[in-house]
Amino acid sequence: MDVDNAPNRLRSLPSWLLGQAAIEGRRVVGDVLAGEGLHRSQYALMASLEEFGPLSQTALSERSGLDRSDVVRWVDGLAARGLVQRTRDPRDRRRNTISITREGRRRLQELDAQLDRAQHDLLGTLSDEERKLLILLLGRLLGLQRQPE
Amino acid sequence: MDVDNAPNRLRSLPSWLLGQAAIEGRRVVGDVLAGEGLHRSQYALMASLEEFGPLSQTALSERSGLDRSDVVRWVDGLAARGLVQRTRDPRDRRRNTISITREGRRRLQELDAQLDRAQHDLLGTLSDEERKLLILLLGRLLGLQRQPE
DNA sequence: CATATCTCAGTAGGACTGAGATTG
DNA sequence: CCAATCTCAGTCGTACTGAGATAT
Repeated sequence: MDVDNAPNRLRSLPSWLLGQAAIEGRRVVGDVLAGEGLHRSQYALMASLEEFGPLSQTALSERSGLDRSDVVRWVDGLAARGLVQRTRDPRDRRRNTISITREGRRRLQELDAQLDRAQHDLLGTLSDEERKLLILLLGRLLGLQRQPE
Repeated sequence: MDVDNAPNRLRSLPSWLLGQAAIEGRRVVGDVLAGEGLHRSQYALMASLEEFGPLSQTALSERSGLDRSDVVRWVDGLAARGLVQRTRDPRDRRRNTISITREGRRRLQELDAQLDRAQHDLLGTLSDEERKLLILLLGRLLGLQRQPE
């Protein structure tokens, strides 16, 4: 869509601006990951596992923001490709323990670099200071306690 | 989702912050409009018609950012409730001319007031200056030429 | 005949729900 | 028996595609 064509009632709504910007963001990230045969949800899963260590699928759902049911599906794909490992928790055999593999960590690092470039593209015309400011304001809007490092 | 639980890899991605903020925005706006029996898309349509005057459905699609096919459906509902009018263009009978009715304008004004409050809620903890700044930065990110009035 | 517009049915991807199976 | 966990099938709202009908 050409945002310039939109009526002022929309263009002056913060929620609309956020929505349009989010569409762009989703697109650039989706493109990068699709190029690696992965999905945004799978990046979220791998990132959660790398940061918090092995997790049950329920915990993984809470950390990644994905639905419990989607965790099942996306983990299937990651496990099939050896990026994560799914094992029964011996202490509570209802649970799976999902952990990221060495290969998963490696891929994650590659993705980080690519995503970094994508974010840079997304923020396009903004100066470094403006980027920091935008991130700060969005964090405040979301009520994030601490700034992401 | 509780954004505080998310891994730093996500929390530091501008695209992720935008996505989460957009979800919030969509929710507050959707709630207001649902209370009036309307849909976000229908607000976009009415706003386009009020600002640009009567439009063909194709033009309405371009202005509102909706797919041509969705314009058909949402206009159906608006027309049935007397908020817009659909007439054949006598000069090119392939075209419909959609125009907003007096009643439509009235409802739009009511909605504006409610949406304004919703936006205020959305931006919650931000000061007036910060709100302006956020809007400015998002506009820049989207490459909007002029600031929305 | 080629093109433009509207309409409708259907598809695709994502978010979510409900219920069954297994274990505690 | 109740609760937690995982899994699967299916639903829901949204965005989009393809093709037919009508008109230029």
